[in-house]
Amino acid sequence: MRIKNGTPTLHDVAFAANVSTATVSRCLNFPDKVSAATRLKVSAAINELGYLPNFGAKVMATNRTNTIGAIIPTMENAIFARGLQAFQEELLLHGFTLLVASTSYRPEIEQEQIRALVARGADALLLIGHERDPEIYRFLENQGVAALTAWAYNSQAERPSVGFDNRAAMREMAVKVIEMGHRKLALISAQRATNDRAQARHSGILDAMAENGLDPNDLYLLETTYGIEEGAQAFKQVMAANTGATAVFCGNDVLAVGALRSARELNLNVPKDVSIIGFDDIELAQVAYPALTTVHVPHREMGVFAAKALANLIKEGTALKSIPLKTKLVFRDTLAAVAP
Amino acid sequence: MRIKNGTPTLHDVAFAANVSTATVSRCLNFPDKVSAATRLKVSAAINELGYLPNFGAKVMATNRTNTIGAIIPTMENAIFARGLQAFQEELLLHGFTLLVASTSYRPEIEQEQIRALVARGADALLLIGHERDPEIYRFLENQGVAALTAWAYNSQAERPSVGFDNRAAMREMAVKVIEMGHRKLALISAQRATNDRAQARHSGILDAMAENGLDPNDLYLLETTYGIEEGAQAFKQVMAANTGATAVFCGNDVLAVGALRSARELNLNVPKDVSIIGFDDIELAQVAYPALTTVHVPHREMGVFAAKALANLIKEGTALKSIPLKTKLVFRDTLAAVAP
DNA sequence: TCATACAATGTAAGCGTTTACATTACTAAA
DNA sequence: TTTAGTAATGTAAACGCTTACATTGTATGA
Repeated sequence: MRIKNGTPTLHDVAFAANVSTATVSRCLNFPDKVSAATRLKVSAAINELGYLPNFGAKVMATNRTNTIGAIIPTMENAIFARGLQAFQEELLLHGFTLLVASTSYRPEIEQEQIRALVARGADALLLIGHERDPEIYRFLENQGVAALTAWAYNSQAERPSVGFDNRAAMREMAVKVIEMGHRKLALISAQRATNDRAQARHSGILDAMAENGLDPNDLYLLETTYGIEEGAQAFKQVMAANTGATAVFCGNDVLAVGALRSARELNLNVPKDVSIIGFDDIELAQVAYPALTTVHVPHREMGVFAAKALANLIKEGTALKSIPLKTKLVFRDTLAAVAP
Repeated sequence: MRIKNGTPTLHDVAFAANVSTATVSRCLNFPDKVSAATRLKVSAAINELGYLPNFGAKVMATNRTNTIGAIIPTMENAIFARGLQAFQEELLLHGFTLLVASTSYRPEIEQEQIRALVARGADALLLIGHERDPEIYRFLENQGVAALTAWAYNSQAERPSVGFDNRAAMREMAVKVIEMGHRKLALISAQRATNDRAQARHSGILDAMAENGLDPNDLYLLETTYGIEEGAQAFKQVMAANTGATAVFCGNDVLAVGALRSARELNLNVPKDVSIIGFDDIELAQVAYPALTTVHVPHREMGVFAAKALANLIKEGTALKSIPLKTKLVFRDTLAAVAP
């Protein structure tokens, strides 16, 4: 052999080490199934030739890529970037590589990306949020690709997820806010139609209001896109609407930081004139001035747990099960009791 | 055929459409090489069977994964997250998928990751910064995997890169700072030994000082790890060292934001008592209070250009060439003339 | 009508692994 | 010394696609 000029193959190594290809393969994949002597010969040959297993051939033979795909709205939002970072780190520990795609919060694109990652051989997928066309779940099932949902936990959801209860978390915060005397509230939300987390957070506020006998009409709701600029604009609209809102909830910290900026521009004192509440607790929240009161989301844990669950599924066949994680209210400087 | 129970193959489609496998393959890859009639028959069969090309087989046959790997320090830093996002979006337009690995700024890990992504079949790689063990470049060459460097442009670097001149950018900022009367400077830097961007930024300050007849000893240098906390600590050390520094440069915005926090804790007025300068211009910089004076880095452009260059290389064979991008000084509220 | 060129399709040989099964080499018990 | 049992290795058949080359079909011009 060794006629070919290109990169060395298993055959070349086998020839050089004077063993069969099967032995070389075993050396690589099950070293303890091979005698120490051959192991030595083989690894010498591998080093000498600079052999690297051919990825395609391996995939073809094993039907495994050892790759896991993640499809997130965008890495521009620190909450996803950090979760993804943790996910990747943990994946690495288990010998998996991360394939990334993003959707810009657009469901059609998500479908496309799911198909793309499956076509690229992802062994399993990490998705954000539960809600999506059932057809795509059928597709995944057919292809035998497991999917785990993150960033949302919902006890009655039938699909496995690792995350937190957006609704309960927001409710908890809203209860506090109402306790502090706020009666007229506002919410700057993401588009709820295509974002089940946004939906849940909205519901959480409504829950708290109902518990406290507030009229749901006392919540002024505004939907926009995530972004500092968008948050700033929305806040101005909220103030212009003159609903008398004394506390403005924001769907995430990015929006809240924009709101904060607008408040300053409008010469409103936060939190004296108006309270602003974020969600996520990314770095932005602690750096903002005044520092943002927000809901801390366990992004790293989510990433780590998700990676563990998926790795165990693929390697050991351990079935996925939902893992609820805890959020925590973080009280900083943008929430105060309403002036008497 | 159609004996197998598993997922349908090209053969199954060919059988169902009553054509040869070659025709089906052509239908998928070169639709215009096939008559309209057969194209119809074939796509009907494909839909009916729910056929999806087998990734491994395709890779094996073409020796292409249509996957591009990126190895970055960490997605936790918004500058990389955003660049990566742009990179991924552009890659998608060209039909490539993104494989991500991170190094936590550790060169050994980077090597390992480079090997991992090549082993996972990346058609090409995006790396950060020029400096690395020549052996790894040899490895890439042997494997026939092209690598493009981002986040650093260096006219005399022999390897292609898309990025900006860290040294010139920092020099430009330092010139301004010195013009404003600052004589005693400090720099909170990343570890220069393993980070050529940090090195370059340091050199840039030195350049400006030399041009203005300042003694390089008037730059108090401190190395630390990137992080808000680390920046805060470092700033305290700088102040404790009592060097009389009136302007503190920071290796990036994250450090600068930490410094800002410490300044507040030390009851120092920024910029009256001390000026603080960042680098990168991530969201944090505009949200910080006072808003950070910093160097704006074209992160999105870098991602987009890098993706284009790599895609063209793989699809058309267009050789990579270096693309210098421009930075811009952003003067906000943390830099002022030194008090007379 | 026939020859020619070109378009459309088919045939079958790879691509480089893994792994079930077969074979051989050893070890230990009788 | 024989034999059974196990450990180590070898043989060769998949895995599902692409593509060079061969073949057939169809249109064009003389």
